[in-house]
Amino acid sequence: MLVVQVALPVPLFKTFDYILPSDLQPVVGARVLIPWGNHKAIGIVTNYSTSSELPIEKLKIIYSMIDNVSLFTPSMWRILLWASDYYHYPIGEVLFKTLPILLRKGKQAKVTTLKQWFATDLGHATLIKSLKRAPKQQQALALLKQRSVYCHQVRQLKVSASTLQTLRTKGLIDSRFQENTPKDWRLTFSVVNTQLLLNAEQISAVNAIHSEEEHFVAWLLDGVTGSGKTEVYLCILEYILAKGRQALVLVPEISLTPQTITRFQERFNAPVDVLHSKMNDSERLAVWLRARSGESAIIIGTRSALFSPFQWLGIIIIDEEHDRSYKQQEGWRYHARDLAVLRAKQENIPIVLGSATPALETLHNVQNGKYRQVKLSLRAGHAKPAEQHLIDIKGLSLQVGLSPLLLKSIQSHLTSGNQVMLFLNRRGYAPALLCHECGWIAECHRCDHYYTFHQKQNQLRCHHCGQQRLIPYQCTQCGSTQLVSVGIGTEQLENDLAPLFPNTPITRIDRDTTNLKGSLERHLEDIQRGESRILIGTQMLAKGHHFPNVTLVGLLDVDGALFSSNFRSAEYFAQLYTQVAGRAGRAGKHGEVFVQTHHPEHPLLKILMQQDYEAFAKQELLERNNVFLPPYTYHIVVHAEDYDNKQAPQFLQTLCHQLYNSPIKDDSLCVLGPVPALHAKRAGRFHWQLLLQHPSRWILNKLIKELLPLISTIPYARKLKWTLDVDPIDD
DNA sequence: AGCACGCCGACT
DNA sequence: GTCGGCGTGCTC
Repeated sequence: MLVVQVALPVPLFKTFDYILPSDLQPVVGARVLIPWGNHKAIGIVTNYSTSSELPIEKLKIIYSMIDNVSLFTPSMWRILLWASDYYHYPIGEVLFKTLPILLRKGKQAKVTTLKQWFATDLGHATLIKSLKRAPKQQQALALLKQRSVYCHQVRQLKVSASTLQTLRTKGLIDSRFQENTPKDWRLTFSVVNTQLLLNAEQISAVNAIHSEEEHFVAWLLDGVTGSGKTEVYLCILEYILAKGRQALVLVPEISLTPQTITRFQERFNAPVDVLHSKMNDSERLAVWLRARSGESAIIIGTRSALFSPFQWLGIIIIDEEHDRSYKQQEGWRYHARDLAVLRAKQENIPIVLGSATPALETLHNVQNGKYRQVKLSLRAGHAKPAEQHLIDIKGLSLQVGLSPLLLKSIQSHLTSGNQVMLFLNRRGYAPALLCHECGWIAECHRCDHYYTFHQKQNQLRCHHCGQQRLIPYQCTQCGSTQLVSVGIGTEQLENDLAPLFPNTPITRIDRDTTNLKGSLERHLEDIQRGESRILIGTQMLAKGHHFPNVTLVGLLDVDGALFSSNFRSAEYFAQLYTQVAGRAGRAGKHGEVFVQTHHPEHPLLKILMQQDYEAFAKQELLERNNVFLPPYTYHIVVHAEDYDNKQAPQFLQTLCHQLYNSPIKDDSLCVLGPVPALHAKRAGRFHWQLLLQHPSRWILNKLIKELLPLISTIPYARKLKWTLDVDPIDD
């Protein structure tokens, strides 16, 4: 008799033993239907043996096996077991989170037979013209006479369901279930478009990666903005696909635009499947199955696409590898880039990390020989790097937050027919509203944070908890009606810039103007067509978009980024700055970048502007090394939140004591806290954290592992919400 | 996590 | 007298 261990999607660090009926075969990685408490549940088999630590009579019996083969490839299985341990996240939750929702719910991992519409004999015999009073039906019948159409394709062919129903009642068409027999793209694979001419750098990058495509190598493709990284990806993919192998391409959410996708689709006559946030459950399952069967040649997707199963995975590409959206920020806080490198290693295939501004972790891995670097330093089309200006705004009188020099330059760039891009990392009209008579400031009491003033909606909004309220008529402290706004946000910038540049269309891109579905795309199109001349935006505007006519970029206020408590903010600012500066003057036009600051002497600004990102990164890595910060040490943050501002710090304090009593603890362990978290009060809850730092990730992992079972013995551990963040990126 | 059990207060 | 609040314990 066999006992199988089953993992369930519950926050428990263990598996459960069940008896396997003798007529069933145990399959590790397959789903099973089991009795769980007083109802049925779906679990995943993680192991089996002939005995159990529990008395046999206590074990329940498996109802059925849902799968007869594992849902996980051997390499993914190893990675997920490892990841459960490394991120200290329950194995059941990890396994289930990598599966499409329909599979979590128990749907068969098979392509269902697809319903298909076809023309009947009568339909084929009927002349199209006989339907001329019903143009829609005419159109539909004409189409079906040529070929049968699957139901899921109907919508995109702009044929309505009612039209089809009418034709069916007339006996001209009918539907049937048809087995979907995929074509093998390998048999017809070829390169569709003629390869663009690569420059020497691109060629040597492609050749380097191509020459080692049979085994694991982690490549950093370090290419300045506009140096043609995508073209390099495409050429490498060509080699991989030509060998009949599949590819996984990960991109940040923001760059998964139709343009990106078509660029891949048009290049190869092989199926390119996309995984993005707007897809429904059955579409996701379909892509999952197509990847697994080998029907897809390329999967492009965001973070979670990493978990797609592949029949013959040949390469992984991670675009904009420094992008923070690769780190899951809740629940299982995995880093998709790190797991992807692991996956490539397990599969023994190359992985390409592309970026103009690599993460310091990645550069560190280049320095210590784990990754290999290929550089692209030439900008396409002979574009010259932009001219950079640092504007000291100390004591200057500003107009809408703009210095006279910047205003003048904007005018001159507009006059020469170009576009101008202004960054202000604060949305809304103004970051605060205060009483002119007594100094009272409107504050969100759930978060202890100032409300942002949104003029157009006549609202105060808390950007931390999302709370909204109408603008108060009077000061709640002294009753004065003299409420004035302080500071400048993107909304105000847009408002006040309009009269300064009459007849100049302005587009603002921030979370407030792109909330509606498709509005970001619409705005971007306006900009592309040149209908908008001044572009205002937050960081959203910085990422991944190509605007050839932008010749002036202005960063209106960078001081916030220079003086942040987060040790990574310098890195993030350097990345933003470099990306933004790279946007100016891409089409061979002369570009200018203006940075406004009160601290022009700041070393970070100097090194960035006088040298480049690479120089900055080298300097910053030295600095991190000197003060024992990542990537030279490893961090784990224990986060806790409560309602009374007492239990969370107390809980963390207890953990802290237990850590100090641990026999594994050594002098290299550094514990910081408990300290209030970044936004200490959020939506009425108090957030605290404990930071653990150690030069060995192995020892850090062991310490936490020892600590975890002890946590359940802390009496109030259940009352508060606590989480672990391994390798946090915003500590 | 979800669910049941169990023990106390406020209601028709 | 009951309905229902959520604190505690358990899931093979």
